[in-house]
Amino acid sequence: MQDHKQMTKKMLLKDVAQLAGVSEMTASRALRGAPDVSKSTRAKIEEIARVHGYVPNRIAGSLSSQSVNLVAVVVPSLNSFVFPEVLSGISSVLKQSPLKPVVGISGYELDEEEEVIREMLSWRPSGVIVAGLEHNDATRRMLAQADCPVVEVMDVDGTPLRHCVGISHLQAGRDMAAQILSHGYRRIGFIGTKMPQDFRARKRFDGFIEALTAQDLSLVDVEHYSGDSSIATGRQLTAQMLDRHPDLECIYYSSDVMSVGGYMHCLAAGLSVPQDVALAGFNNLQILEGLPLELATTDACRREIGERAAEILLEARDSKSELAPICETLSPRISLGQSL
Amino acid sequence: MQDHKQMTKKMLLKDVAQLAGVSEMTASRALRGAPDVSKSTRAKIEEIARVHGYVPNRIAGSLSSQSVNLVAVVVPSLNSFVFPEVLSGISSVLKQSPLKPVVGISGYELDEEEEVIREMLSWRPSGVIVAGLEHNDATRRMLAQADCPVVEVMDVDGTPLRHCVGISHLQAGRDMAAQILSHGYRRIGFIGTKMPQDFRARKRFDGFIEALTAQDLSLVDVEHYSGDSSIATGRQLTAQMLDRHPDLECIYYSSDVMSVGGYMHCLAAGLSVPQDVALAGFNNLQILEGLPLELATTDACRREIGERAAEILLEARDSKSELAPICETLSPRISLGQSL
DNA sequence: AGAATATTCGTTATCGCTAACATTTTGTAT
DNA sequence: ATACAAAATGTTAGCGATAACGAATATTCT
Repeated sequence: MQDHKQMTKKMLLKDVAQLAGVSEMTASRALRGAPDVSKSTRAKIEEIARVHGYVPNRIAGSLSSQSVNLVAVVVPSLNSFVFPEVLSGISSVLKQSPLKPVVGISGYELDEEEEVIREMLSWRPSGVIVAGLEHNDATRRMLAQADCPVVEVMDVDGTPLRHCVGISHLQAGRDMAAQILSHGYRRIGFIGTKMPQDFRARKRFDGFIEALTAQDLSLVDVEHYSGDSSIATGRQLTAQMLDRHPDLECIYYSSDVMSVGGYMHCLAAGLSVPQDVALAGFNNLQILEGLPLELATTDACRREIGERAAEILLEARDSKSELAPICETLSPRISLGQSL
Repeated sequence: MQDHKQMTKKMLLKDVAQLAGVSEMTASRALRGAPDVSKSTRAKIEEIARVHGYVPNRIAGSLSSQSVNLVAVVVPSLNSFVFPEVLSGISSVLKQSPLKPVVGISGYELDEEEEVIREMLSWRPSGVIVAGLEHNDATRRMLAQADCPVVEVMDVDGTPLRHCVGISHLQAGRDMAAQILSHGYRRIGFIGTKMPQDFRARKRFDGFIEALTAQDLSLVDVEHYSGDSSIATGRQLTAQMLDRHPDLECIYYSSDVMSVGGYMHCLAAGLSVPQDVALAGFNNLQILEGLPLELATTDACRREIGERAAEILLEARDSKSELAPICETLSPRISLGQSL
């Protein structure tokens, strides 16, 4: 019985080479798929490595070659339903290269973000994709000094370090306000996350307000919650707000998860949407599909943002000289559904 | 003006040491928080590192110290709403240690899993947490040979490599069947993922069938879908199934996402739950909260599983000798809600 | 004060692999 | 065959940090 398990304690390249009767260098080349190795010796080396379960030590390899095929992706959260799709876009594009995404979670905290980015940069990734344009000074300095391309994603309202792909949340807020106003709603409420946490939600809020103000309108009621968005929270806050203002005509939420919660309240309370109250959310999350009623939302181009960010990294990789700054503003699409 | 951006191209430990007028070793110790460094020199070194934005090269550090403070976490998907919570449990426990989780996605494919695990092992992590007990031979061999603790999570129906934390999905299926039967339902349908993809869903299905068979019952209808679970899919398949069998009394879904879809169909079609049709899902996902009706489900202990898995890694880390095999079976709790 | 102990800092030797260059072998044209 | 280019393999020298031990300085005690 050939149990390579206990006997072969730690296979090193040197061991593979020895078993194959070649030098470490040749073994290294063969296993990396590098050229200049004859068909036969390559086959022999690969076979030996396979049989003995050799797993190359990329730490040593990367230190030596001064290159790491990893891309650091830093997002605020994985619970929010929004970033997995960005990630998915990134992965799909990186798949055509040797690069692999590695995810870090900043928890919507700039200092946590700093720590996460420092940690990731200490692994000398080939690129960084980070959500948002807002960072603390230390983070900004680190990213500026990092000798790898950095792409800030999701948002374009601000000053990118160099590359950036996203949408204007300010404009998204304005646009939804325009839609809501054009439908004749005047008594409008807003329900969103605690602002300091989520800069993009804040910008949508600001844009929204701005558009209302331009029409000499102001919000009838505003509610800010802290913690993750959830259907339950959306339902509860909607109930409270409608309780305070039974004559509210429309509510704009900072997230679809919340607007679904609002819709659930309406279902439970026997309110009809949009007759009794109109609803609009943001993100065009998958949970909107399949509801009895299509809720108004703005598609945040999440997947596309991920794809473009990854493509920029690949471009930077290919181009021998440093890539000129790229800032791409995607156009979010509003779906009116039947809730407005 | 002190722009450390372009001038200070690449700070190395050696540079920090030089600027501080100490040896590399002292600088290394200071920055790592190791003992044997005086208060004053430590402060000086830290200051210099901070000002110049020095980011240690962990590749070199890890190669030298032969230790990597990373834990590989391999899950099938991040879209399914289920793994982010496992991750969250892992993170919360690891936070009390220097270990950091790194996530890899296997996409419910064993060969993809092999590739992801090989990649992660090549970075010599301090531990591995992998979802499921089913792996291909190569993966099993790799994990067995890896010189770090490995914890298989989510599932306990099978043969763990060494450590494992999870629930019995077979039993979960049986238990839900028992509940459904005890409520008097006899004409029962099942809607679940394509089985080869998701072993745990398959086990629940098997357990469910087994319990029905024991009562001389069989499913009236079964529907298997491929691709991700979604509310839309749940709604659509439910509509189809109820169309085929208008007299169906109860549907068991392999996921809450799907059962919510089923409920949405009922809402849209004016069917009352559970009078017209009873519904039960699995996982106790957050999206269940806030619905007009509480749907029956089984809590899969996701967070707790993550926590325990991380704790086992920490135990293994602390214990000087190799940790004895641990297999923990958690007890999922059924919530009946009002849908049965 | 002088010796003994504790504290702080430095030197040397890797860690496992790969770039760059040197060398050998093979193939090919004359 | 001889010579020369091409292909295949080997040798040397790090990559940037840290472990382990040794040297130097500071502190304490009798």
